Amino acid sequence: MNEFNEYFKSAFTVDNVIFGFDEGDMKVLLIKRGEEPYKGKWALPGYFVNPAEDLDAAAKRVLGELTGLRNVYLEQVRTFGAVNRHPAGRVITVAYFSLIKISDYAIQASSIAQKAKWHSIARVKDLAFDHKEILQACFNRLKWLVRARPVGFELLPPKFTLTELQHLYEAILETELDKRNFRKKILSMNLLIDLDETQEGVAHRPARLYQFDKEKYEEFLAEGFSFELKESKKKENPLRKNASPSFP
Amino acid sequence: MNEFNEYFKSAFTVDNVIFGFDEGDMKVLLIKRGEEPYKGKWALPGYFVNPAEDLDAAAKRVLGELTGLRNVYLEQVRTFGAVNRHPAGRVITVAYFSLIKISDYAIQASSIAQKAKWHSIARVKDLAFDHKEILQACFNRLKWLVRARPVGFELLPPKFTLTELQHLYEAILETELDKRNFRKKILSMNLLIDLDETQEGVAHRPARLYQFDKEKYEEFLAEGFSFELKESKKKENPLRKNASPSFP
DNA sequence: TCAAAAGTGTTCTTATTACACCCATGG
DNA sequence: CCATGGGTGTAATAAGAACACTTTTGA
Repeated sequence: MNEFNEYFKSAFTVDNVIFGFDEGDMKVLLIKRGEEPYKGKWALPGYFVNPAEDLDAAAKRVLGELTGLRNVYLEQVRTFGAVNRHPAGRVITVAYFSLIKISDYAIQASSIAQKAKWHSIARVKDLAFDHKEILQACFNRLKWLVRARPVGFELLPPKFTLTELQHLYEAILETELDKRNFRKKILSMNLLIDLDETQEGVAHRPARLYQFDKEKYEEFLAEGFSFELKESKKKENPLRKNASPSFP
Repeated sequence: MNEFNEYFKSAFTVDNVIFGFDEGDMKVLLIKRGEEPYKGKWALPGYFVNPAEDLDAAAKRVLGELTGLRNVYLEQVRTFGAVNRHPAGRVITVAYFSLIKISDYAIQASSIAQKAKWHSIARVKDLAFDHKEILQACFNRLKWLVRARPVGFELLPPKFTLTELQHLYEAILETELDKRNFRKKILSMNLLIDLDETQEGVAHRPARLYQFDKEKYEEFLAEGFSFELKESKKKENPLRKNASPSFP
């Protein structure tokens, strides 16, 4: 089959966009590159796929090697293949994304990663390669996902308050939601278990704590599901950019 | 940069899933391969990406070369990269899809395509490589798309009846819809222009003809949009497989 | 005059929106 | 006693679902 030889001179990588939520805003996990090209620059954790390795497996392995994150569920988003996106030759990259609870995982930089650190999405400046564009595409995907699946499950700690959950939705959708309508909707889904516990040590009325009902959540995933909630008109949010996240 | 040399030994292809609608069911454009591997087998129109060619451009070029289709809008769906999916070596493929009016285009097989022909999706058996899986993934994407965008525009001839439009939706969603509710919904969108013409030569009351209002359609795309309509309970459809198309 | 598909409205139910005040706690 | 965020209900509106008969044509 050597009539194809000229085509077998390219490479592909995987890049992972890992989202977390903390201190009221969305974070993304970045590494500081310790290897050329773009040595010293912040980048998405990604690397070459081995010759005999499936894409999904490669994404998992690379993520683990660079950041110490293991057992993370990764979903393919899109492939980026501009001709000159990599200085070493023709390299296309398959982007993966995931949502995790920041507190559940210890970040441990290694391999070509000098550092690995959570960054506020809003404050991410330029990144190595075309990683800024990849990050943006994955964030759009997340906006779509939050309307199609109860995403808090993946992002919040085991116990959380309804206000925390609402803040998460607001951070992802870049909008503000009406408190009462949000609670009515989310509680009517019966995905939350009221723990009959409350916050302690807060300088205001302590909030009830909830956890996700994993079984009901699985049911939902199985039968399809849609989360829709219009932003409230009461408080207009200057951060808001797009009324409806388009996919992809 | 020759520390990466071992990685630059793979190739990538693009595969196109072109959907059309005719005689009441969904079709996909396939080629009969005139080249090994899988010579003589039906396959999606796809081929290797050139070393200095963007992915999107490659998809367009390859589609044109194999089937004669030019000026088709293609959208990336997903990348397939199982290790042994191609016998010639490590080859991952980026899948693209499109919707076209069958009557608007002349199919002209050439290059490695012995033939190019529309096939009813329901009757597609096995295909070369992992193309059956790719087709299925793209059809799922189409199911999602039809709820997010008024898709008839791309698939129907310039003049069509409301019943034809309804049949299109039913074919994509693999369900049946209530006639009155469908008409109410689709007309309330104000995307259709009533041409004040009727069918001729049909052995029943002739239907009114409509065309899409291209300007309003662009507005809709710009501001986001959602088409939802539950299947009617009156007539249960045995073909129906999944209540809610999941994406991707 | 029959077969075949076109065309048309109403009622019921459910989901969404808008909106304002009192409550519990720590400092 | 004050500042802070927690918690709650209702009325008005809009959207969706169910459902059956009459009309127009060609054969």
